[in-house]
Amino acid sequence: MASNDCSSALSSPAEASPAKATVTSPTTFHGTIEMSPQATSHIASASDSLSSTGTSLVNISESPSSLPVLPSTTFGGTDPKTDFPAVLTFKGVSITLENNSVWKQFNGCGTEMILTKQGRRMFPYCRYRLAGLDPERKYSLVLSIVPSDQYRYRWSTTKWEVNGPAEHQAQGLIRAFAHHYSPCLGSDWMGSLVSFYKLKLTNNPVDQDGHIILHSMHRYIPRLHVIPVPEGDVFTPEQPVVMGPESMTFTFPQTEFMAVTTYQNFRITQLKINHNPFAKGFREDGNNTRLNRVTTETQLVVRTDPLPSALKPAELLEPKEEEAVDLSIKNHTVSASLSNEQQTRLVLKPIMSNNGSKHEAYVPCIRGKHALERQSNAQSDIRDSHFHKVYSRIITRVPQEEEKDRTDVGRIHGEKSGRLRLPPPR
DNA sequence: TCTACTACCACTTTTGAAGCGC
DNA sequence: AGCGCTTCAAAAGTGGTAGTAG
Repeated sequence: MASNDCSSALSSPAEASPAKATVTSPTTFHGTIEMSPQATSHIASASDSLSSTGTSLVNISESPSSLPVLPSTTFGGTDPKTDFPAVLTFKGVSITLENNSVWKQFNGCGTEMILTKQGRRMFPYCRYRLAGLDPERKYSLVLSIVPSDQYRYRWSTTKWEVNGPAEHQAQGLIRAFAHHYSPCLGSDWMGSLVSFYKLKLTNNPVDQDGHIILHSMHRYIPRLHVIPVPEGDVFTPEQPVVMGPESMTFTFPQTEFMAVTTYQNFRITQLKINHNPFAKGFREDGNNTRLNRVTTETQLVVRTDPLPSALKPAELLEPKEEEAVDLSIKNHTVSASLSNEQQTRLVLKPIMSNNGSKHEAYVPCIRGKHALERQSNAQSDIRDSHFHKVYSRIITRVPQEEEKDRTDVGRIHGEKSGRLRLPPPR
């Protein structure tokens, strides 16, 4: 039985240290990147022999001593009001953790990520906005997930407790995940959000699908590597790209998580259910009998404990930021989102066409989870005059309320067409 | 007996192909 | 025949739960 008090669900050998973001100089990170013909890649030191068969995968090899010092956070016990930085800047490059509010909510209770044999996506996943890159230069973005400390943990009724030393990382390798657009121009990275939603976690030590291999009951933290790619370089297994001194590593302490095979903290389960659209079937508004037990427990919690905002169902939260809004955008339809409190509006923005020329088009601005990916898809469709007409028609029906929402321009290179539909005639 | 893990379940969302109408 | 649009089923995602292994 999980404790009702989120703050009680903490136990860390390093809990006295203040949470602090780190930006790591690449000089401590020695490695190379290799890309397979299927855009598969890995990073390896010259002394390591790697076999990477997964797709969009990067293996990173670092000696433990070369790992940058990670911030010591109070895992699972952080005050939800802790002011985790949403922006890190290094050498003029700024990285914004776009879904910082969600990460902070989860971090307040001790984020847990499920590991499965076939691989499980992270939720929340790492989503960044970049600024300060050289627009004309190519960069690769790589996400690695490294041990946060050297302990193995166990869940003890209400909190995590140290349960011995960490298991040895196989072969000293830390797999990482290259963003599926890598490499790409700095202007492209800066013109859109960078989401690592495709990344999957597994506990299968012989995984061949390119997922990140982790140990359950261990703490990990994602790190974003921004790696400039020298002009003319082509990623091939024969021509690896060296992580040079210009590479940068960014670590957001609020993204730390515990790898588990089954959720241990009931509050994390509730947060996942409330925020993850795929888990809608477990929300309280349904008639799902499987929810009865959980629902009952939830109500008890609400009655007996003044919950921090992190623990309230999403629909009860004030939509301060986009992540707090629970959308019901069905089947990619613009009409659905229009009818749902006008959560879509269109903004005239310059976009890039296939041949590199720029023109203006109406860009859908959708609020809420997964909206940015949808916008990215929609962006590619704007190249099609048909969709331009679609947006033109819709915009005449939507009052453009003034709101703080940003309009995010998705990247269009290699993006598959999305499926935005006209609203049915009324 | 307890803990960690796996397989399967029901459910939702996403995706892409087929079908229809012009 | 080709294009634009809609529909629908399969694929892929989610957490819950029962069973198993150590």
